[in-house]
Amino acid sequence: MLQQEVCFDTETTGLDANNTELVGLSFACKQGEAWYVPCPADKDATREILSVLAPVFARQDIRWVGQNLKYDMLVLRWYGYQLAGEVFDTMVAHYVIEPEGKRSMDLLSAQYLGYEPVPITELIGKKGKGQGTMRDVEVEKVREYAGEDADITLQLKYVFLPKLSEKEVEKVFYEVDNPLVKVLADMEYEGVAIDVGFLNEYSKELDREAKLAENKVFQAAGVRFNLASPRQLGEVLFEKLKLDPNAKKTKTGQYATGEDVLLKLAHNNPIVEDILAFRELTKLKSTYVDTLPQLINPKSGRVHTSYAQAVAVTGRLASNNPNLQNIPVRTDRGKEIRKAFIPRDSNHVLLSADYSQIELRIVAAISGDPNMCEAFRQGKDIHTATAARVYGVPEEEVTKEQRYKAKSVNFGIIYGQGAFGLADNLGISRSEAKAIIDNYRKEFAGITSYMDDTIAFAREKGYVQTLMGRKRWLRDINSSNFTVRGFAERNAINSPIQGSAADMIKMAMIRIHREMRRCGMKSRMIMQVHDELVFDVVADEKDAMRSLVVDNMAAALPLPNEVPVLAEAGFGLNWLEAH
DNA sequence: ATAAGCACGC
DNA sequence: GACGTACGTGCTTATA
Repeated sequence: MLQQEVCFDTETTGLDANNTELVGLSFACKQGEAWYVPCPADKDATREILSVLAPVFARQDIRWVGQNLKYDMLVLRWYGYQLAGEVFDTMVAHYVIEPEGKRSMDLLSAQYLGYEPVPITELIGKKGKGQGTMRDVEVEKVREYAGEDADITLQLKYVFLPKLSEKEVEKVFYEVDNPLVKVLADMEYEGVAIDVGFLNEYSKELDREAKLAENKVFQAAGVRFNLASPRQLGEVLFEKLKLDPNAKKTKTGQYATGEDVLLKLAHNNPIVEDILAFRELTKLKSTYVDTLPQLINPKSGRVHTSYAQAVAVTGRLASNNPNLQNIPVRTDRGKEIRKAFIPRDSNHVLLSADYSQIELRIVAAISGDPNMCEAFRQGKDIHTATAARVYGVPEEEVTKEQRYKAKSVNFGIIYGQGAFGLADNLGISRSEAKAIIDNYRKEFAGITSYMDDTIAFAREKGYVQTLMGRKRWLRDINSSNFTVRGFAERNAINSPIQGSAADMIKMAMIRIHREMRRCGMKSRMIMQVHDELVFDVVADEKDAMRSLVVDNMAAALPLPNEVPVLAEAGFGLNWLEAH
């Protein structure tokens, strides 16, 4: 069947795809030519127009080209339409070609086509109070603008095609990021239900506790001031109370008052505890508890995050409005917030499935270190196995302390941490930290040589890459500046690890999405948190979904050296229970 | 509006 | 002796 290719763009009244109105659609099928379909403010009239286009949207043999198609797909979705065919997203193509670059349409056009399009601000004004919407612009002008966008996007595709090939990033584009676009659009459309009543109650509790903590700080300090201001706090702690004659300052000259600084000064001073409690309580309240309810979409009653697919240079997704990838989990007070993430109705439960130690498994697999690979093959607790080797004791005799330190070293490896950082992190001497690291490098010589080899590779080729061939170019890797080069070297080590993990879960998402459709599941994938997937599961699909998810996560991207990949899953009536 | 400092996640 | 752990988002304060 001959594939027809159509470039497609929507004009809307806003930027939030889940809460915007169509102003028009533009289409381009060959370069230099475009069509514009205006849509009236009347929703029913717009639906009439879309119903005429419906047979086109439903065609399996059309490939839709667009810049950030997820946005346009979401807009259509809220009007009841889905694109059945494949997609080619130019923004995502540019992301794999140049992960660090900016990629607004106007910039891409100027850079790759040598053409500067009319900026949108020319039509709707500069952003701020006075900015209008596309709805207010004469249709002739919108037609011109929209048609140009569709045409430019189609032309960009033909500039990017040879670049995907030259840069050897076709595999990651066609097998990972491009097919992920539709999966993310579906996830964002579904959203997640929030227990507002619970959050409102919790907000009051946090407020009471924050005020208590604040007053205790004022009592101890002998002054009232704005405790939320790090600058004022620093002056009180270090000038009025003189808690540390050697207080560290930030680069702008004000006192540093971060958590680690406060914990190190005056170990026994109760004011520190109250300051940190105040910080935790107000952070939870303002960032999560009071904000999430405001982001509930009135049409669905759920929150719809937006996954940024072309932002994180390593290949990870990012999440915003709201960010669902930094919901607290560490402290008891923080965990409470996860209770507010609930199934859509009483016939659903949440399923959470996460990869076990995925980044360390990837380190083992791509370094081929025999000891670490073997530990994973034997299903050992990796931090205990590490401690046993580093401290030269049998695994049964590893103490909690030793395991804790080994765990810290394992994480340090992933980030390229040195002896100073480890010492600082663990509160041990630099010499002890150095001894631990020296032992580690000896016992896991494969990892040591992987790090050396990766940096050497980067120096020679100018880039590093993931298991799926996602690349990160490191222009500073040969810098003569110690600091600048050091950053590039840590990126060289971390990017293939973090990026390969991102490749793996993205491939899992694509497989799971496909299998769920094939089986006609009514359950839905709703969240991704780097190594975790969350699903809204219909009660009678629980067993099928658990195995579908866990099996496809484990099999998505087999690792070298027979390092096994494990995913674990749990159900719950809220996210905390399921996790 | 923008930067700084801080804190949340993986 | 430098420098000192990767990738993100978003809050409040403080200044322009």
